[in-house]
Amino acid sequence: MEHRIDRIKKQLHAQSYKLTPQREATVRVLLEREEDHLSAEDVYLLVKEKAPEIGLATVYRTLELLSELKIVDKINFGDGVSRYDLRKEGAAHFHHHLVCTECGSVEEIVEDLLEDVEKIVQDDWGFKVKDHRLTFHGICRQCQSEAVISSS
Amino acid sequence: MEHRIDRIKKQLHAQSYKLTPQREATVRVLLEREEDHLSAEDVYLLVKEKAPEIGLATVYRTLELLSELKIVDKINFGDGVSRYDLRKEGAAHFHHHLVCTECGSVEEIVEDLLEDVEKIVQDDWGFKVKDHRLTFHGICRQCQSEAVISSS
DNA sequence: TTTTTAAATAATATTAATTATCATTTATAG
DNA sequence: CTATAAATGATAATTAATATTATTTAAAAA
Repeated sequence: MEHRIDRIKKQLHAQSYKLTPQREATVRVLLEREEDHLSAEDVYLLVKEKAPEIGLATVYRTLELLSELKIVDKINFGDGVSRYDLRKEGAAHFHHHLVCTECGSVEEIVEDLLEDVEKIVQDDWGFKVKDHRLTFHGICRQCQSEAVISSS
Repeated sequence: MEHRIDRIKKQLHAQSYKLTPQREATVRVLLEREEDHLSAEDVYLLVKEKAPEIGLATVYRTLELLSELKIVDKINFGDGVSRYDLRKEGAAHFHHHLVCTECGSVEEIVEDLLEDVEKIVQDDWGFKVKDHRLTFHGICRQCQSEAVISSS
């Protein structure tokens, strides 16, 4: 944890930004809830627990900054809100998501899986890929097995 | 054009919805601007040109309805607005997008490309894929060649 | 054809997410 | 220690999207 905070601190300093107490509190929340996909409002409420004086605008500004530095990725699953997802340590690319349309759960896929596809896009379309967003919508394992039970 | 309107009419009727004049005007705009990625507001303004009495709420409702019937796909490129994209005729899946971070252009890829990946997701994660969203961010061919020219 | 019922619409109010403004605080450099 | 810039908190403003409601339109029943 401290190690990752330190890395992020350096990434900020490299662009002459500071890791203020508010920014650190925000980053800590993101680290603690790495498996989740929090909205700005979610983050705000969690940060408030440990730093009650923080303002909502600061959280938005911090998330925006972290997005620019590719420390977090901003993602949208089709409900009205943006969600913020910490990039995995050392990951070159954003990871993928499996959104269950039954229960709303979100699983993450860290494996690349897109190497071949990116090569095709690069070679056949002449498009230089810098980043991607891949989300699958469907039924998660859990909901599939429940469906079997309830129909039997 | 008329052929596709007819198909959509049938799809609506199959679910006992009607193709009202407002809905038809909206669909026509989507067909005419198939290459674009219009927001609800964009669609509203274009529909207003041919049917000035239409209300914004009706456009939203129509786009929502067309989404449910999988006639259009709702997509979000990270700016604050949802965009609506006609599904290609007979396409089982939503197509992919190449968003240029330089000029903002959006190219479409109709080829599937994800068959292998979906198989992996299905087999290794036990996730039953129903739909997907794949967007690449990067530099389009045009902007790449311009970059070469300007740096020489 | 009239009457009845339901679906769809237009206009507008409301909500909710995000951004902008601005005075104040904090940190940094001279 | 002052001067300058960066960051923050509070709140106003904006904007996309949804909800409400009275009205219109269309279909079904009598």
